[in-house]
Amino acid sequence: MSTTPPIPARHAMTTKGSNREDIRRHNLSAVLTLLSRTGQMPRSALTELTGLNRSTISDLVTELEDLGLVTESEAVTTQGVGRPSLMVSPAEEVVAFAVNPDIDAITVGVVSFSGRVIAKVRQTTTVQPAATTAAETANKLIEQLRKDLPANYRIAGIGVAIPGQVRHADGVVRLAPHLNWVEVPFARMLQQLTGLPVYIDNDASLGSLAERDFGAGKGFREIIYLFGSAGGIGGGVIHDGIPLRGAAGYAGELGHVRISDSPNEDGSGLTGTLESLVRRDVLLNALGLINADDEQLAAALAADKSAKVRKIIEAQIDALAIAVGNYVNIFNPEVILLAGYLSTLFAYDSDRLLSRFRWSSLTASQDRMVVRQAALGANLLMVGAAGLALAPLVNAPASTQLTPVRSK
Amino acid sequence: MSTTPPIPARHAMTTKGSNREDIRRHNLSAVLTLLSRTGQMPRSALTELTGLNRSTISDLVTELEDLGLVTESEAVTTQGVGRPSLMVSPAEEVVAFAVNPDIDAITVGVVSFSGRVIAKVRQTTTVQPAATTAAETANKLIEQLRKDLPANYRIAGIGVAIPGQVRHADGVVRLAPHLNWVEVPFARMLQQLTGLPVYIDNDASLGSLAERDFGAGKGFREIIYLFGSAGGIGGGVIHDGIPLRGAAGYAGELGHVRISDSPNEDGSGLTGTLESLVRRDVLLNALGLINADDEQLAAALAADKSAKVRKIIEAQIDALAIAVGNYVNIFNPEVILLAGYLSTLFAYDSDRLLSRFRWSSLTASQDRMVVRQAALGANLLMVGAAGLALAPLVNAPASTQLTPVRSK
DNA sequence: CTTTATTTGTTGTGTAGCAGAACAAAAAGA
DNA sequence: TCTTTTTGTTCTGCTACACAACAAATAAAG
Repeated sequence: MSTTPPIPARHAMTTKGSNREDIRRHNLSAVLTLLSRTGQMPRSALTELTGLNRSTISDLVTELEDLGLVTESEAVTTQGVGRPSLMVSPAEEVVAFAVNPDIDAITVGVVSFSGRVIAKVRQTTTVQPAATTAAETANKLIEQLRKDLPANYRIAGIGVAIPGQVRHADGVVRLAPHLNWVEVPFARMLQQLTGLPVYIDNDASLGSLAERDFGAGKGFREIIYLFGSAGGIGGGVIHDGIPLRGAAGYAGELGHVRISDSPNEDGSGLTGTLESLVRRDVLLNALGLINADDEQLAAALAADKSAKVRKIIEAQIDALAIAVGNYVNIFNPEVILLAGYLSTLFAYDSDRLLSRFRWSSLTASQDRMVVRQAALGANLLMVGAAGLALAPLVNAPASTQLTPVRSK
Repeated sequence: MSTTPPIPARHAMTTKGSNREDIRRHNLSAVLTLLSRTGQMPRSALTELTGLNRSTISDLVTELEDLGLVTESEAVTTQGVGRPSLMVSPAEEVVAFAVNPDIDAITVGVVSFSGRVIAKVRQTTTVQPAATTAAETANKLIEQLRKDLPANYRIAGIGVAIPGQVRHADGVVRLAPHLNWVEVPFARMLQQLTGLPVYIDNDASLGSLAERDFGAGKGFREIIYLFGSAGGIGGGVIHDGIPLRGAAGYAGELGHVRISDSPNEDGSGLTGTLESLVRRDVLLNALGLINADDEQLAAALAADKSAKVRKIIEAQIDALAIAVGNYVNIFNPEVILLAGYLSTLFAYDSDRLLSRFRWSSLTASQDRMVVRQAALGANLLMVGAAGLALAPLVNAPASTQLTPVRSK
C-alpha cells in the first residue's frame, strides 16, 4: 500500500455518462490540441504524449487529415536510429478572425490555426464608437481581409475581445465602461452582419489564454494574469489549465479588488481598489507625457530621475505588491504574469515589488512561485480572440462546421 | 446556424488520450457520485441523470453491487404509471474515518458512504498537542471506533482536516499556526500507525466540500465558502463543482487577504487582512465572555444592546462586506456561504452586510448571486474529511481497495 | 374484472473504437 | 551487407455501449 496516496486531482466531476463517441471526440481533440500548441510534431511524439497506441494515433491522424485539419509530410530531419516518424502539422488554411473594439480604434486580424497572425488591420475611430458602428466597421474590415484570403481557406468563426464584462450565456456585453456600452448584444449583431459564428469574451481573459498557449505561461496550469492598460487593470485566472469564468463569465476582475482604505475611485467607481491606486495616467502626467505607448513610457521613465516620479511609482509598486500577495494567498498559483503597464512597473524596480510581495503573503504559498513579465506583445489579443473562435473546433474536430472563404 | 454559440465550458483540457477503461471508470463513478450525494435513487433516475441507456445502467449497477458498494431493493412507493423502478442505495457498510486535530481536542468519527455520521468521539487535550501525540491519540480513537463496527463493514481510509496549510503532493502539514506544527508529515505518521490510507487537507476546504454535497451549497457549481472560528478565518472555493487547490494545495486562504491599511495583524502576521479585522475574540471580550460557542455568542449578542458592542460588530460586518465584494469581483460565484462566526455576524445584521457589499462590487457580478448561512453544524468537518477519504472510491469504484474492519 | 397504455427491467445483437500482435519499411551502426 | 532499432500498416480481438425486442409490473380506462 502506498504511504500517502495523493489527493485526487478532481474531487468530483460531472455526473453525466460518457460513451464511445465521447472517447473519440476527446482523443481527436487531444491530438489537435497538441498540434495547435506546438505547431507541428512527429506522430511518434503524439503516441507518447497521449499515451495511445500507435495504431490508434494512425487512425486519429487519418481522420483529422480527411477533415482537412492537419497535413502529414515526410520528416526532414532524422534524429536517431529507426524509421523516421511522419511529421504532422496543423492545416494553415484553417483560420479565425479576431476583433478588438477599443476607445481609439477597432482592430481586426486573421489568425491561423497554429497561432500565426496572417494579417491585421486597424481602423482608428472617433471617440467612443457606438456598438452598431463598431459592428459595421468590424464587418467591413473582415470582408476586406476575407477577400485577400486564398479560396481554399476555411473559417472557424470570429472571436471578439471586449474591454469589459461579457455574459457568456448569450454573448452580451454587460458593461464596457470605456466604450460606454451597456447590455449590448454584440455577438449577435456581428453574427447577423457576417453570417459567421461569433464568440466573445473579456480582453484580459483572452490575453491570459494567449499567454498560456503561446507566451510566458506556457507549460503552467495555475496562472494569474494581470494586465494594465490605459483603460485600467484587468485580470485573468487559469486554474488547472482552464480559465476561471465564474457563474456568468465575469470572473477575474482582479483590478477591482479593494486593498486599501483610500477614497480614490477606479473606473467603476469602487474605492481603494488596485485600479484606483495603480494608474498609468497619473504617471504619464508626472512625466509630462500626454499620449504614450508602453515603450515610450519606459524610455521616459529611464530618463527621469526626479524624486517626485520615483515616489509615485514606488507607491504604485507597493500597491501592486499587496494585490499580488493577495492573489498568491487566494490562488496559490505557479506563476504571476504582469502585462502592459504592470510589466513596466515590474521592470522599473522588480526587487521592490518582490520583497514587498513576499511580505504580504503566506510563506507556504510562495514556494516555487514566480513573478514574470508577459511575453506576447501587440498581437496578444488577436491570438487570444482567435483562439476563442477556434476552441470549438479543437474541442470537437469532427463535428464543427467550417465556413469556406468564398460563400456560395 | 445558431445565432451566438455559447462559449465552450472547457476551453482546453488534458491532452491525454482515453480508452474504454476510462469510459467505464467514468460511468461507474458518475453513478456512484449520484448515489452518494442523494442517498438513494431509483434506477430510472440514474438513466435519466446520466443520459446512459437502461441496459448500460443495469450493467453498471450490477457491477457496483458485485463490488459491494450499492444494494438494490424493490421500490416501496410507486409514483405513477408503469413498472416501478428498482431502488439503488449506497452500501451502509462502506465507511471512512474522519480526524480533526485542533487546539483543545482531537475529534474522530466514522462516516458512512452516504454521509451519515455513525459515531464520533472527542478527546480533549492539553494545550497544543504535538504531532506525534495527536497521531497516537487519533490512532487510539480509531481503534476504539473500529472495534464497535460490525465485521462486515469495510473501510475506505482516513480523512484528516487540518487547521492550516497542507501540501497535497505528499500530505505534509506545511504550517498550522494554532497547533504550532511546521512541516509535519502527519499523513505518513497516521498511515504508519493505522495501516490505512490517509488523506489530508485544510479544514475550511473540506468544509466547503461538505456544504457543497450535503449543505447550503447543494446544486451550486460556483461557491465561495468563508468560515470564521476561534482560530481565525478560513476559506474554500468551489469552481465548476471542483475545489480550487492551486499549485500545491494552499489555495483558498481567503482570510489572509488584505483589504485595509490598518496595522492590525492576523494570526499569520499579515496586516489589514480580513482575519485581522473580523475577530471573534474581540467581540467575546466586549461581551464579557471568556469561552463560548457560536450559540452562546449569538444569545449574548441578542441580549446586549450596548452601543459599544454594536460599534464593534458593525465595523466587523463592514470589513466582511468588503471582502465579500472582493470575492464576488474575483470569482463571480453563484453563492457565498458564511459559516461559523461569520454566520453569526450575518444573522446579526444581514441588511447592513448586503447593502455594504453591493456597494463594493461590480453590479454585473452581483446578478442572481446570493449570500447564505452555511447549513451544516457540528458534523461539518467529519463529513468533509470522510468525503476526502471516500473520493478515490467514488472516482474509481472498481480499482479502489477497501480494508475489512477486522484485519487478518 | 378485464383491457389498454405506460414505464421499466432483461436479454440478445450490433458496432465503434482502442489495444496488441505480426509484419513491413526506413533509418543508423557494425 | 547485415543487424538493430524505431515506426507505420494491417489484421484480429475485445470491451462497453446503444438499440431493439420482449417480459414484467403498475395505473387508468372500459
